[in-house]
Amino acid sequence: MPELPEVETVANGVHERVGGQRIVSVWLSSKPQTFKTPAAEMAAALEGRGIERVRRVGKHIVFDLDRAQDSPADSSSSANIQPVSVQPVNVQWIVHLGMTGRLLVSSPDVPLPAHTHAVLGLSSGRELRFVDPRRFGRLAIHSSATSDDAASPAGFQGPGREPLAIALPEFQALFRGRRLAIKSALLNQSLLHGVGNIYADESLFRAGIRPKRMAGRLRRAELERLHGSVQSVLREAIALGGSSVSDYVDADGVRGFFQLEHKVYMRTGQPCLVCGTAIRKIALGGRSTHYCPHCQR
DNA sequence: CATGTTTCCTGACAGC
DNA sequence: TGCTGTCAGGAAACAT
Repeated sequence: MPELPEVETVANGVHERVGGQRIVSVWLSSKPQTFKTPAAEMAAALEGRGIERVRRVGKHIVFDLDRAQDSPADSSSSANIQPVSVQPVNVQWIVHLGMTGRLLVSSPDVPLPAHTHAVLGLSSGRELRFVDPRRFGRLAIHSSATSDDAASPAGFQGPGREPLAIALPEFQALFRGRRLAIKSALLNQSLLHGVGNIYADESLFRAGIRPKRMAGRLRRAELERLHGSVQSVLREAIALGGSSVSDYVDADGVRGFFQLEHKVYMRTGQPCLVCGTAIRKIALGGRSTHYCPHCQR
C-alpha cells in the first residue's frame, strides 16, 4: 500500500532509470477506469516526449515531459520558435499507484506480467510498465500553462499540503474547527497529501494521541507533537526505502524495511513496545486503526 | 460545505 | 485438494 515514503522511493528509482529518455511508443490496456485521461488522448500526449524528471507530489508520481514536440503540425518550420499567440504548455504524466500499482523498467524480452495496463517504449530500448492487479491505480495527463514566474513552478500541485514542507502554524490551522477524528483528517488528502493508513497510525502513536480524538479539539501542544511525528515518521521511512506490507516493492523490485519499525500498525494484541499494553485495533472510517490505549490519550 | 458511507477490484488466506 | 467466504484499502461517488 504505497504511501508517501513508498511513492518517493519509487519515483526516485524510476527517475534514475528513465530520466532523460524519450518515449518512442505507447501501449495502453482497455481498462478505461485506469485512465482519468482518455487512453487515446493520453497516448497522443506521451508519444515522442522526452522525460525530463520523475518526482513525487503527495502520493502521485509526476513525470515532467519536455515540450519539444508541442507543435507537431509545424515540424517543418525552424526549431525552437513558438508562435507568439500560443501559450507554452507544461505536460505531465501523473501516476497514482493506488493499492497495488507498480512501475517496472524492463527489457522487452521479459514477459509482460499479468494486469499490465500501460507500456511505454523508451529510447534506451527498455520499457516502462505500469502493472496494477487491483486497479485502484490511476493514470492521467496534466496540462497547464507555464508561468513566467520562475519562483512558482507550474504544473501539477496535488490536492493538499506537503507534509514534509508544511510549517507548524499552517499545520495547526489545517485542523482548526474540524469536527472529525484526527485519524480521518490525516488521511484526507485535500488537507495533507501523502499520509495513508500506516503512517497515520504510526504518527499518532509517536505523538501520544488517540486516533478518534476530534481534530479541532486537539491542544496546540498536541498538534505540535503531531507535526513533528508526522515528519519524523515519513523521513525515517524514506531513509529505509518505505514499508513493505503485502506486495509493495520499489522500482528495482527491492522491498523496503520500515515495516520493522512499526510500533502499532498490524500489531493488534501484541504488547506496546513502550508500556507493554496490548495494541488495540478498531475500525475508523472503514479503515483498520491501531493504537496503544495506555500511551495514546 | 462538512462529514460519513459505499463502491470499486483481485489476491491472499482461513476454514472446511 | 479445492472450494467458499472474508478481508485489505485510496479516493471518487454518493448520501446525509
